[in-house]
Amino acid sequence: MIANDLLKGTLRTIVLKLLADNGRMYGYEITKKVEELSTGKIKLTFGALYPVLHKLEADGHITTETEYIGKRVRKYYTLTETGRSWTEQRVDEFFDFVTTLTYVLKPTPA
Amino acid sequence: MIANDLLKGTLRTIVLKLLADNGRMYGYEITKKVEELSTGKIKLTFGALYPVLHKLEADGHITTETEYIGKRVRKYYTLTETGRSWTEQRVDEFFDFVTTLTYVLKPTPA
DNA sequence: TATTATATATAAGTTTATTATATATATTTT
DNA sequence: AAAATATATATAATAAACTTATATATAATA
Repeated sequence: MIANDLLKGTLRTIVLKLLADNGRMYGYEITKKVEELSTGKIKLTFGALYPVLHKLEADGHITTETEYIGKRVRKYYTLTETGRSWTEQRVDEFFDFVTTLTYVLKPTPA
Repeated sequence: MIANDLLKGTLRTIVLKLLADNGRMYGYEITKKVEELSTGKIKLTFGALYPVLHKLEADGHITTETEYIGKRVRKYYTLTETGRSWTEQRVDEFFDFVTTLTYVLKPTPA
């Protein structure tokens, strides 16, 4: 498992990127996909995921559609246009961040 | 500048690694070194740095010595033995985290 | 003399995530 | 058939981490 304090600040980016790659998804599906892609090392909790999804919706980055699978409700999330371009920025920013932090964390002088 | 929410959770690791590479350092020096190594992209604020240093000290990862440069006080921080081995772990953990998150953030299917 | 750089530190407030809890249906195992 | 597990969303209380604001003081430079 990934030390969870490192994950802080990346949760939103993860969610956005998954929606960008997979089209519409629902909450439970997102957690399963993250687990799969990270070979079990990242597990999103619902207590963290839903507030993020609701915030993204409030900020206009995603929209929702509710569907019924039998009697069970399922809420699909889809990126808006602004959400899509914002996702690109956030992902680029993450890799910039890694490059920059590597300058700091790689050196090991004599 | 690096988006600061991404930096969350890495601050401690940055401080530890700098101390591991440079021997004893004082707070102000640490902020300057981070700025230098990151080519100006990461700027630690004191409000974030000092609580981290105090916590590391309380946890036994670093020790302090106070010196006077003229009339001005300067507080040097040095890694303890446990602090040193913990630093290695934290840095490794960071790069593991990057590898894992890359699995999630890199894919872009049709 | 005024400004900037050096130097440490705390407190209030905000954001973000964790843990606990609530609710309910569908499927699989015993 | 009953029990357990998986599917599915959501909120509330709490805790952790960081930001912003503030306080204090000396040294060097313009």
